[in-house]
Amino acid sequence: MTIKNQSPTHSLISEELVPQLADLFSMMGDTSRLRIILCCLHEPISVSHIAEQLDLSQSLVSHHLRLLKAARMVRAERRGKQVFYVAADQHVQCVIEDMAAHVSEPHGVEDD
Amino acid sequence: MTIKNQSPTHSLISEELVPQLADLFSMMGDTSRLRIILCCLHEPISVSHIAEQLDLSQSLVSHHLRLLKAARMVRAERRGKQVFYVAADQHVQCVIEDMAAHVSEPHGVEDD
DNA sequence: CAAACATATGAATATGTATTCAAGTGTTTA
DNA sequence: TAAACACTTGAATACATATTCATATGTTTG
Repeated sequence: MTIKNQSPTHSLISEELVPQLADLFSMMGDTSRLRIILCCLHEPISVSHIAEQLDLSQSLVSHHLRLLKAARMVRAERRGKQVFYVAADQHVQCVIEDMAAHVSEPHGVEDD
Repeated sequence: MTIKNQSPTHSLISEELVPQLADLFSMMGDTSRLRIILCCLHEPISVSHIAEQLDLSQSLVSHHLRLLKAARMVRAERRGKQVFYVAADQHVQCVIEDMAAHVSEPHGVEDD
């Protein structure tokens, strides 16, 4: 999804969506949570595996996953004792990649 | 930018980018700031115009714009007494639209 | 059923941050 | 230059929230 047409005053994003969008963005606004999301992007991964891979406490990972699940950004699936989490859909990945593109955008010479 | 290929363990997003990305996402994670960004998306707009349009105090808008400018999400341009702000590049718009697509994604029947 | 394992949860704390208010800087104009 | 206008900035406050620790829930296996 790249650039679209534009409406008169500002955007095609309806005002009612703003709180939902903000909630989702703030989910990704924490480094621990963003890393957790990245872990879940491509394939289901267990809580303990995430914790180990990111060197975070299991408790912390679980707390974050609860938020991410409530925000419908990840989906949980139980397999025996373990619970595997995976990203809910591909849009999250698109969002992250677009933002990465923004980061690597050449920034002109500004005077801060 | 849509979906890309995927690397073995998790993503093609390098670990060093995570803090930068998280900072940008948390910029968009506040409703006031997200609304301000939307105001600046398509054309330069003055601080007072934003404040009026969103019914926020000029001071608050200015505080937020300072953060957004520091994060290189908007660019400032002085025109006489007024200062006009505009989104730095198109990626921000893409990010928002991708996220809006996520919101409107049909969510299966889950048991929270 | 008891023990071991994996995850979830609640309370407590510490840190961050959105907002307001008052005052400051910069720009035009009378 | 003084006054009016547009914006910025700093301090203060109130509120949110990331993390930890201890404990609880759920699941398999002996």
